[in-house]
Amino acid sequence: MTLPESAEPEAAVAPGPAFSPLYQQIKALLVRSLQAGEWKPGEAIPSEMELAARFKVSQGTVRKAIDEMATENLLVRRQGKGTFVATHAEDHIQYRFLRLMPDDGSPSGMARQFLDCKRMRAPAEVARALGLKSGESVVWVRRTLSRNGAPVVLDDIWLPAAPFKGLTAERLSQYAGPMYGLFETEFGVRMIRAEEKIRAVAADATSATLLAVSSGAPLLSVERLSFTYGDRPVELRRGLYTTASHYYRNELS
Amino acid sequence: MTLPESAEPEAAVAPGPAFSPLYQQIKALLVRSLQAGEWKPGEAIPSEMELAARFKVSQGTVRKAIDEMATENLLVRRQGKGTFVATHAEDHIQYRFLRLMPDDGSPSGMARQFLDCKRMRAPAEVARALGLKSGESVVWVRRTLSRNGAPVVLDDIWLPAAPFKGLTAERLSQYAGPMYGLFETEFGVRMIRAEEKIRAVAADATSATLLAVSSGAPLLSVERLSFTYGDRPVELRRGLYTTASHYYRNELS
DNA sequence: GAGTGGTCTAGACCACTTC
DNA sequence: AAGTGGTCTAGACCACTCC
Repeated sequence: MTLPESAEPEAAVAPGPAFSPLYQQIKALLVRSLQAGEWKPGEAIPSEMELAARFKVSQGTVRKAIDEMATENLLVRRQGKGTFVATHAEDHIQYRFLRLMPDDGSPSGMARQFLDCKRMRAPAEVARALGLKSGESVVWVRRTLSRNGAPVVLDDIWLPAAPFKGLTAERLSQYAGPMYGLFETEFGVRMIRAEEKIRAVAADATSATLLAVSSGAPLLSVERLSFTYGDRPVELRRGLYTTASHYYRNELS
Repeated sequence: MTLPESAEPEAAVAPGPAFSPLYQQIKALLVRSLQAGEWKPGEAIPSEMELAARFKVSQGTVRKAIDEMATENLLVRRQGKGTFVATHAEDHIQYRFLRLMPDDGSPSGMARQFLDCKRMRAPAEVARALGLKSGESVVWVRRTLSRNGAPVVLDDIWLPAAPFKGLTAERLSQYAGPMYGLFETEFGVRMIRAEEKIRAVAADATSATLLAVSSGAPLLSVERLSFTYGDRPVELRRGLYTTASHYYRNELS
């Protein structure tokens, strides 16, 4: 069965009938609604019964679509209350993407300090990663995160200038909360997932100064490419982490 | 509803009725069967219909239990064939837990070389991590992984001596395949999940020699604690990775 | 064709939240 | 009490694999 709404363009060359279950089609429609901003981050989406009626399928089918979106962290279910659009802007979800933990328990808050924020032409490497044409404008941000007064993270961040028009150091400093929260509420750009490439590098002169370590000290280099809906890359971030009293935590399964 | 078989010991102090859905109880029973070795890694478990009959529940309930175990990588579903116990010993699943990727595409095979394998008393730190009594025996293994003749990984591995009785350098060298495959087939110990703590460190003299880098060169330190069924830790591994031509890949969501 | 997992439905009831 | 998500059932049919 195929929903009437879904065009389902059949590739002329790739022959496979590419059977797509109903719930996958529902899921695609829901993602499009999220992308279009029909429901904003933090808001509730319609109930399963309503969606089932809208799409003319059973509740179970809607359920399976939502289930997958919940495990992908696009939606959050709350029993008795409803299903909500995931967000980076909630107090208890701070730093959803930051895996750096202090050696001594508490993953408490970190102090943000913005060092620079400039509009510039995208370096070739950045343009490639973000899928921009060579020479297009990007916004470059440099900032540090400190714990107990000591700098721990030095981030260089590149964002395509177009969707982030109006991003200034001032604006960044005023916003209390994670950057991804600001991106959501001020620019309507939601980070869905990210890929990281991690290396050990030696601190160069400027990094060493900014992180208060000696030149040549080993640092964790974390290169992160973040994606919005539709797997469009919208942020390249290169973090340098000091790992003397912190570690990057990962779970394998 | 509660399955008659499940004892469900009620904590005297913690009062909550702790409602447990049927499918969770089924899941717990299936995990116990895996733990007991009723079905070995790579083998098929009974069909959903058979299990439904055995547990006197509907197929859908068994399905949901299996679904969760599949997303936890305990089981693998193959449409038309059956549901199989996950394993580290399959050719195409090589290095399930190794996230190190070469800069130039192909994650091809690596050459293993075992440098040492000794029985010793557990250092305090190791004992603590593995939940052993101070002074209990462990097996210590040191090995390297090389790509294209160049060493890339130096691993120090500590295993509780009891379950790994008879593990020798000889035995390790002869086995073609990942260590976790050998652990499964030879010692019946299956690694289910792992936690890693990642840091950047400077190479000390011996590491530098073994990895053919200069002393003080930055290396990625990956401390991995691996768990079997029931969240029992059974391996502590400290890897040093050279990241000049490789990177540690991670996905965030 | 028989057996397996995968999808979809319709309906009942449960647990949680809010009013 | 009403509305939400969460569980469970029973049955039909589909897609894939193997014989």
